[in-house]
Amino acid sequence: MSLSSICCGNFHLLRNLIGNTCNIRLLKYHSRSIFETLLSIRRHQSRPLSTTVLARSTRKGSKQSFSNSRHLHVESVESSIEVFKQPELEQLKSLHTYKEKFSGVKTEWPATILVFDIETTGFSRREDRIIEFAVRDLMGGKNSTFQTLINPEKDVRNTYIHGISNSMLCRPDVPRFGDLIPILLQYVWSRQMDGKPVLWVAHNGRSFDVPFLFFEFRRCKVEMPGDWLFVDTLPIARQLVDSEGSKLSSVSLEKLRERYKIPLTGSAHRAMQDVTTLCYVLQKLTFELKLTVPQLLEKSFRATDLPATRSDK
DNA sequence: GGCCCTCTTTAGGGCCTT
Repeated sequence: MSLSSICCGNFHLLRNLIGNTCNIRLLKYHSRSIFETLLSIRRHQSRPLSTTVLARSTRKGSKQSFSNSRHLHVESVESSIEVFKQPELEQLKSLHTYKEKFSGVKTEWPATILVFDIETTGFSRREDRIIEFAVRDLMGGKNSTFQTLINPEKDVRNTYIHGISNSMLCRPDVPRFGDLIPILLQYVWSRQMDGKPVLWVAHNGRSFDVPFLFFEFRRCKVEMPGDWLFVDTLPIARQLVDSEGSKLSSVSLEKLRERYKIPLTGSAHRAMQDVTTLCYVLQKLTFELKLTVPQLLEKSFRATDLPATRSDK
C-alpha cells in the first residue's frame, strides 16, 4: 500500500497497517511501552475514520514502508482534496530561501518545518481535549497538509468559537486521539528528512498547543519523539515594532493577519485555516525580523522542557 | 498557565491560546 492511497483519506487503512509495518521504526524512536500501546490501539474495534491528508509525498528519503501490508480492512471513508495554489506555495518556500536571496548561497534544509494548530474543548489542558488537528509542511508539494477532527469523548461546549459540534465529532468515522497517534507519527516520519529534526511551529504554542499535545500523548501512554522540536511565534511577534518604534499592543494571530494584509479565505478558529494564516505570518515575520531557519531552531524547545509538562499542572 | 510590562520585583493586570 502506498502512502498516496493513504493520503486520499483511507486513514483507517493506515491505522490498521501500523502494527504490521512500523514495529522496527517505532522501537527505534520510542520505548517498549509505546510499542505496546500501539499494538493495543490496533486491537481496538476497527472503525472507519474520517481524516484528510492532501496530495502525495515524493520527498527523497521519505520514511514510508507500506508495501508489505496485510489484513486490509476496506471500509468507507470521507475525504477531501485541497490543492495549495502554486503562487502561495512559492511564497511559503521563500521562508527557506531567505538567506539564499541575499547571499546567493544555496542552503540545506536544517529541519522539516511543520506549522500546526489545534482546536480544543477549552483552555484547560487538564480538563479539556483536542477536537481538531491540522498541520502543513512548509516544504509544500504533495502530502504537505494533514487535518482531522478528533472525538474528545466528552461534551463540546464552545461550539460558538470554532463551529465544531458534538454531532460532528461523535461519529464512528472520527478518530479518538489514541487512534490518531500512530497515524500522525507515520505522517510526520513520511515528511521528515533523514537525520534532521522536525520543527513544529504554533502561535502561543509554548503555553497552549504544545502542552495540550503533550498531555494528549501522555494520556495515551505514548512518548513524543525526542527529535520533535517546537517554536512559538508569539514571543517572536512581540519583537515587532510599529512605525514609531513602539511594540505592538496586540500580537494575536488575527492582528498579525491584519498587519500583513493576509486574506481570510475560510473560517477563523478552524485548525487548517489558522495554519494557513500562520504559514503566511511566519513568512512575513521572519522576513521582517530577518530571522533564518537556523535562528528559529535556536529558539526551539522540546515539550519536556516546559515547566507545564514537568509539573503536570 | 505562561509570559510580558510597569504605576514592579514582598504585585498585579493584560495578552494569548479554545
